[in-house]
Amino acid sequence: MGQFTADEYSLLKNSKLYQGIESDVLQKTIEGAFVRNLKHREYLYTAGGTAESFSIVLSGAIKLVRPTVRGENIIVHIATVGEVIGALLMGHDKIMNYLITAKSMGPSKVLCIPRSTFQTNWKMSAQLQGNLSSTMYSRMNNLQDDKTYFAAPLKTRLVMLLLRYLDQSEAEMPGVITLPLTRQELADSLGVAVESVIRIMSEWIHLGLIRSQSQTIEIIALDKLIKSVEL
Amino acid sequence: MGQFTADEYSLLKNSKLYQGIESDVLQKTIEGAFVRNLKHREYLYTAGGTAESFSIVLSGAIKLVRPTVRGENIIVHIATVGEVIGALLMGHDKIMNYLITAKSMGPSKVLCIPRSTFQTNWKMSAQLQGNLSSTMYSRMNNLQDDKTYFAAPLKTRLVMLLLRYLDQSEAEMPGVITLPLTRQELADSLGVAVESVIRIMSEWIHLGLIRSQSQTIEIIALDKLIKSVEL
DNA sequence: CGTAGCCTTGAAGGTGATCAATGTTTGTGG
DNA sequence: CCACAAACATTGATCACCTTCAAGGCTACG
Repeated sequence: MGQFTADEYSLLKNSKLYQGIESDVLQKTIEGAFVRNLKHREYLYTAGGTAESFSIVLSGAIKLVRPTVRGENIIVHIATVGEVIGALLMGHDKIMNYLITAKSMGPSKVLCIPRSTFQTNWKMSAQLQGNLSSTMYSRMNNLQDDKTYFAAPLKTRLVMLLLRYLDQSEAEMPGVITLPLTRQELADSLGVAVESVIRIMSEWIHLGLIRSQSQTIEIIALDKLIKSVEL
Repeated sequence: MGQFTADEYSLLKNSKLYQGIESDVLQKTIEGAFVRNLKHREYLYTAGGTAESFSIVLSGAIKLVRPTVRGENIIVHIATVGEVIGALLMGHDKIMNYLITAKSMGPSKVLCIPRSTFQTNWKMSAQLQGNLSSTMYSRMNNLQDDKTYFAAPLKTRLVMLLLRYLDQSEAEMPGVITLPLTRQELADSLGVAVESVIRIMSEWIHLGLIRSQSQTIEIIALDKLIKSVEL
C-alpha cells in the first residue's frame, strides 16, 4: 500500500490507456487509488471475490487465470506494464464478482482503483472509454485467434503464442521474451499438458531455433520457426 | 435498403442495448442508418473489407465467422435479435478492416449504422457506452469459457454450447433451440469435425435426450444430459 | 429431376494425454 | 553458506479420443 513514484506517474501518462488524456482528467481517474506490491505468485484477487476495485499494472506482470473443474488453471491473458485489468466489471450498476483469478508473475506493482472512481470519473471521459475499448478489442482478437486455431497442430499454436508474448515484452531486448514464463504457464495458456510443450520446445532447442534459460525464452531463428509450422 | 417499421423501432427501444436511453438519444444514434434484408447465407460483410458501418440485428441471426488458413471457418459468435455487431471497430480514430465475416443464417434483417454516426453520436452517451461494454463483457466471457474448456471431452463442450444457444433463443419455446443450426455449424462453433458432432448427437437422440428435426434442436432431458457429462 | 447442401456410418491412423520415474533449479531458514 | 524443500523440467511407454478419408443417403429447391 502507498503512493506511487514520479516514474510510475509518467509511465501512466505515456501509456496507451491515457493516450490523449489531460493531466487533470488522469488525476481524477485515479482518485482514491493505492499502490500494491505483489510478491511472486501472490494473488491480486481471486475468482469469486467481490469486485470492489480494478487495477493498472505498474511493473511486472499479472496472469489472469480461470479455474477448471478438474483443478487445472487456464491462463486467459497476461497483463504487462500499462495494462488495465478488471475494468469491464466496473461498469455494471450492481457490484459483480470476479470470474477470474489474478496472480503475480515475479514481483509486481499495481495501482488499485476503487469501483466508485470508475463509476464517477471514468464513465465521463469519452476518450478514456475509447482507449479502454481499444484494449478490449485487442484482447477479444486474441481470444478469437485462440479459438480459430483450436484445431491446428500444437506446434503451430505454440509458435503463435510465443509470437504474441514476444510482442508484449520485446521492448528491451529484440527476440527475447522477458516475461518469466514456465513451461507450465505456456501449457496453461494453450490448455494442453506440460509434457507436450516440453517435447516440442526441446526439439526446437536441439534444432537451434530457440534458446531458453531460467524462464526467459530467446527466439534465434524466427523465420525458420515460422516456416517449420507453415503458418 | 429502406426504413424500418414501428415494430422494429420498439424492438430497439426495448433491447438491452438501449436500456435506459432516451428516445431522442436513440434517434441520434441511428442517424444515417438504413435497413438491409439478408437472404439465407448472404454476407453482411466479409473479412478484409473496410469497416464503414456496424449493425444491429432486427430479425433472424447473423453468424460471425473467422476464416482459417485451411479453408475452414470458425464461428466466433452468433448474433441474435437486438445484438450489435462490429461496434468495437468503430471507436478507432482511423478506419479499420473487418477481421471477421458476417453471414446470415436464414433470412435476416439488420440495421446498418455508418461509422460517422458512431464517432459523433455514440461516443457521447456514457449510458450507451456502458451498455455496449456489457455486451462485450458477456461475449468475452463466452470466449474465455471456450478457452477454459478447450481440453474437456467433446461431449462436455457440446453440452455447454447447446446450453449457450438455448439461452440465446429459448424465449419462444422452452427447451428448444430455435436458431437454424446445422451440424456443420455446431462443429464450426467448436472447431471440430462434423462427423464427431454427428456421432455424439446421434447417440443422444437414440438415448432420447434430445430431438432434432430440420435444423431445430429440442432438449428433452436437460438434467440427464448435464449429468452424463459430469459438468 | 438434377444439383447442392446436409446428414450418416465405418475403418484406419495420429496427435497429444496420462502415468510414472527422475533430474534440475530456486528459494528459504538455520 | 549449507541443507532441504518446493517448484520446475525432462524422458519414455501406453492409450484414448478425435480426425481423416471414403462412400452413400436424404431433403429441399430451382
